[in-house]
Amino acid sequence: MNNLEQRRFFSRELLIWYMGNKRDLPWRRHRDPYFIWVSEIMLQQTRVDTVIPYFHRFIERFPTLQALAEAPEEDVLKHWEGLGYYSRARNLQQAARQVVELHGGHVPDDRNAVAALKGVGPYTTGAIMSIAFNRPEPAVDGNVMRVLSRYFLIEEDIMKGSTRAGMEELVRDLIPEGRASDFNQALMELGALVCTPKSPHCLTCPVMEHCAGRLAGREETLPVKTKAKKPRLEQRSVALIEGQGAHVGRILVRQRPATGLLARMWELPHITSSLSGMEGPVPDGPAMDRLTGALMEEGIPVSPVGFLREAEHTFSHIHWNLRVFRCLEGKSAAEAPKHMAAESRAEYRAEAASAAEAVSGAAIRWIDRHDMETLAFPKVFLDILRDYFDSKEAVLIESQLN
DNA sequence: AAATCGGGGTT
DNA sequence: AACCCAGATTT
Repeated sequence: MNNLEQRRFFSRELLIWYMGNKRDLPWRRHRDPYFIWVSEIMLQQTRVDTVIPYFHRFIERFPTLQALAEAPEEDVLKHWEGLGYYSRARNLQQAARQVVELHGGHVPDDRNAVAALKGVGPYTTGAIMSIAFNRPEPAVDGNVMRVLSRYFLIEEDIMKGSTRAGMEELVRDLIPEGRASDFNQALMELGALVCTPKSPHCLTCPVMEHCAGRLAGREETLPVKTKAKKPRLEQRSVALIEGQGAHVGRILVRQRPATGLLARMWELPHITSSLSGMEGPVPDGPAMDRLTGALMEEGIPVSPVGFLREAEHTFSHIHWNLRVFRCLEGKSAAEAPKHMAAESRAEYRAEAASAAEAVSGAAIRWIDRHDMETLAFPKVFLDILRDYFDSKEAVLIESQLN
């Protein structure tokens, strides 16, 4: 069997296998390029099972490209909450607005026009062009590189751009005439269901017979890929600030900057707490003092109560170890001058409390459980806030029973 | 080319 | 704990 025959066999058998084995996925039930596009953005670095519920909710809330373009950004972020890589959501909406402005609200059937959209790179360009418009463009993702590296015994490092470029040319050659949509999805489907990263299911593979990697006994060692670096550790002190006076029952949250990590997401205030030249966790006392000091500089006077809980959060490149400290809004009565009368101490507290709003401006809010439904939080803060409000509710119910 | 950007499932 | 997922953008 020569190389041409090996390629023809692959394309033919893979397509036949796909037509009999493809999964029934929400975005495969329509040919609306907008649905295909949304699904492809959500699926970047994200598994199918994770995406499905998000896809349903997103399409229900933003049924058309126009609806997405016109929506408040907060609303879009909220529907992305928990899915990660939030720039995807903001880029998707920007791109929807691009399409309204430049293409009359219709996803263009044009490679270069699609590639020019925010958040649409080489893979997604090919995916939209082939799946939505059946154009013979490669859509090379991690699945495809794994499948091709094994079947064709390609030993180049798939982390290199040149390797992906080579695979794109290979795919162009493999796409059967008029079948780009099914063929590209077939490649990814095989990678997801059969040609898996570990212990691939070669015995049920439709192209095992001529898989060069398998024939060489290399299916477990391909693809070749440089190892990812371990995420660096960061210790952080987090303030869970309970409102006083007008803010009773509420917690202070702040919005992150428009760029960088978790851009424009809401969070509990926190600071880096690792001290230079010190290994291991910082003791509660010093950590809490630094936290209240930092908050005071932001115009948010608080009085610390004590350690509440720990939380972990892992990003691609950072691992957060969070230590949450319970605080009360405003300077405590204990910190008010001792000689003050009771009324004066109350006034002192109220003054300190209002300072928080005056200085910090629009980037902070006092929220209750209900407000969590409109602001988008990273998973770790979502968990902390939910646990807190749950426990408060439990205490309240218990006290009512007694 | 390398770093930055989440979160979760599998092994 | 390591790996990796229907990657794109910035440096």
